[in-house]
Amino acid sequence: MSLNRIIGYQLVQAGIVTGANFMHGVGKPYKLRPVEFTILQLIRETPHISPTTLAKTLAMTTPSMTAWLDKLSKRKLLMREKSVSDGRGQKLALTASGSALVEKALADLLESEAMLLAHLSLGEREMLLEILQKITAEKT
Amino acid sequence: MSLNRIIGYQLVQAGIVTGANFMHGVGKPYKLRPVEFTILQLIRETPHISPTTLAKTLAMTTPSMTAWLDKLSKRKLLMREKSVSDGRGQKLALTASGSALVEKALADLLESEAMLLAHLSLGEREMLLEILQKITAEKT
DNA sequence: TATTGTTATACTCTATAACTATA
DNA sequence: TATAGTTATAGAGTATAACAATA
Repeated sequence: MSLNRIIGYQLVQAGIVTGANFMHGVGKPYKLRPVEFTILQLIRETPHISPTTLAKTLAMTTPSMTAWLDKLSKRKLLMREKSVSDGRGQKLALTASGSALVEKALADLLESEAMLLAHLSLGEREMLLEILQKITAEKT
Repeated sequence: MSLNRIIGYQLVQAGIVTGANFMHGVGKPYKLRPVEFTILQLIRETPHISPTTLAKTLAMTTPSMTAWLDKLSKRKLLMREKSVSDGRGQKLALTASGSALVEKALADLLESEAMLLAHLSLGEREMLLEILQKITAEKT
């Protein structure tokens, strides 16, 4: 029996390809680590999301998330706003430049992934996303 | 447009699930990091594979691979043999205990992944592996 | 000259523990 | 007591550069 039957291994191998594609098309041009791009995009999709929720979504600890938010905040890409309803919490928001940057970055990434995966049929790409989301739904 | 359409993001999210499954079923019981398990299994599948080939397969540098091989070697799970045909190179081999360990670990992992993905149909699992391998084939 | 592998080194990323503030 | 977030700290994993040995 072989690694080829291990989903986790195949996910990593495919991730090497998409990761390299990300670095070339978005990471280097925009000076964004994958996690930084993801944080910005998640805030864009869910305004007022909290650091704790972000940390859970990306399977990291809150101190790690604090460090990433510090970096992005220093670059004026996002802002921390105090929650009114709960004085302990924060609501994250993109700055205008953060919003503009992530919007362009996402468009570039969609385009470069489309190029990268052009040899897959439309059905295959849809099927892939669907199955991956089913697996992700197992997240505890 | 959303992260849900980004294959790289969905791969990471699914990887969080399979990674947690690996840690629970194999990583902790056998005290193996994912990369360590993968190295052992790749040697098992390709006896006499070289450190350089392993490093390329796993998208890491040779100094990093040296460190992992040192660790596994100290645990007597593998051996470095000098290549006869090329005095610069090495041929990696599993020890008896390394071979036994990775064989059991792989069986456990296959079983725990089968449980984890029981909600996917057989066709979905086959389709997933097939598409991921097509993406991996893009590796440069 | 190019390649294989190692050593030395520093940097990035991470987690744990201890803390503050609020609920 | 529990939760949100930060700070301090140490450890894991990484890459780059310099090296030795062989091709």
